[in-house]
Amino acid sequence: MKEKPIISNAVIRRLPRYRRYLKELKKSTDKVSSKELSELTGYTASQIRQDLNNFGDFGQQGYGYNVDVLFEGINAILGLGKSYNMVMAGGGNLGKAIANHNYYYKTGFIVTAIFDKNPELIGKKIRDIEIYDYLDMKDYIEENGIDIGVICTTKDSAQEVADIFCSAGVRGIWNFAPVDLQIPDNVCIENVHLSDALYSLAYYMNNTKSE
Amino acid sequence: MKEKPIISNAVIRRLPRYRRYLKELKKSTDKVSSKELSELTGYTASQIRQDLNNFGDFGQQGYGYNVDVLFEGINAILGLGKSYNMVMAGGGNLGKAIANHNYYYKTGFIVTAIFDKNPELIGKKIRDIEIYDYLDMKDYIEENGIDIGVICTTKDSAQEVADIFCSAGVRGIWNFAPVDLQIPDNVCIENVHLSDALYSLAYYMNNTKSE
DNA sequence: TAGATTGTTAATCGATTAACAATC
DNA sequence: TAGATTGTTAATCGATTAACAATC
Repeated sequence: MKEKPIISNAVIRRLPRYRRYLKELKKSTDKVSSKELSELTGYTASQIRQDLNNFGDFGQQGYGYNVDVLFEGINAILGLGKSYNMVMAGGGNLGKAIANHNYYYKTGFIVTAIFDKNPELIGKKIRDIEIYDYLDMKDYIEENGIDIGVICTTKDSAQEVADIFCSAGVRGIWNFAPVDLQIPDNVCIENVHLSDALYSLAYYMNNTKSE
Repeated sequence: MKEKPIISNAVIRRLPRYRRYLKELKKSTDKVSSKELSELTGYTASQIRQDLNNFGDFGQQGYGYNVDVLFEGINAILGLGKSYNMVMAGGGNLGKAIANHNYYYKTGFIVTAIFDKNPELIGKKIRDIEIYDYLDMKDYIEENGIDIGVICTTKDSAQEVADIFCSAGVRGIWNFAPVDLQIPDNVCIENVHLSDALYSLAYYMNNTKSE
């Protein structure tokens, strides 16, 4: 196997942000310089050039970057060409919102089924997505080649759900429960710890320089 | 004014995580060492001691840290003693979920009102929180001393909402819209860019070492 | 006292920024 | 060609880790 250079996490986190600005830029222009991107994103021009250079030959000296090429390039790096099948564990409020929140459907992330333990929810639908019995989740994942599992349960059920996800073969987990989960090395995880974010916000509200 | 040492953002982001583990530990033990915390959190013991030392005298040599003292200490640092009044702009799916998601109510973050432009939503309730006309938002914030504004609108309305929030005097913004917002220096912002997180996850799913 | 574990300094590592040669 | 802007190396900065003296 070819040795790919290891790209730091910090770089990867910036890519979706570049992507957002490029998507806007596409509407009005063909080219963009690192300096212009710097003014938009707030990153230094130097950092932007460093970041993009990790992936090869996007720019052209004396010209800048072609917006379309760069946008599509970042899509390809992130893996946004293909589509991803997702299932969700937990059809309560949070699950409902995430399943309804159609923003990322456009980029190919599709929730195909929701699973819950609550008999009152089983059989109902969120959008056109059916809520099934939690006991059938593992089989469903195996039979339908699910790529990503979304955890919208309470923190007490989250590890159990993660275990089922992993043993059934998902490759990624999007976790909204406020716990850190134990998962095997070959499964990727992205945590959205909402209350952690709120607590950091509180800190900064109480510790701003202006006084 | 006394010069407080500037604590790096990386440290602040780890505090809520320490807090979560300490909350669990409180149930079973009085004391914890940096080594034990390291095993739980995955941070190195050295880093934990460095982090905690930013804030003074939590530990005791030869003993470790008192779990209660440390837990309360971190609460105090984050500013979790007091309560925070919040309003939400956007009573759609995402807003509904966040308003329903009661996890952070316990720590004093209380949504007191929701505002929307949609006449079909105005007058309805989410939980016991009423949805009001968006036009009344500014007055409400000013009259009720609101601390935090939550943005659950589409990306196209988000900047407008942020402007109203800031001019009405909120001190913090919790933004769920997929845009970066312009805000004055004295207002703090915490962005939850859900799709950005999903795109990073996709990257790692396509670029894991195991192949 | 001996053992344990912090507080804190010093060393290392990694990420960001600056600078400039390459080149379109 | 002259001007612009990247690609890329070197310098700087900051964060993490290691080490150990202080001390409970």
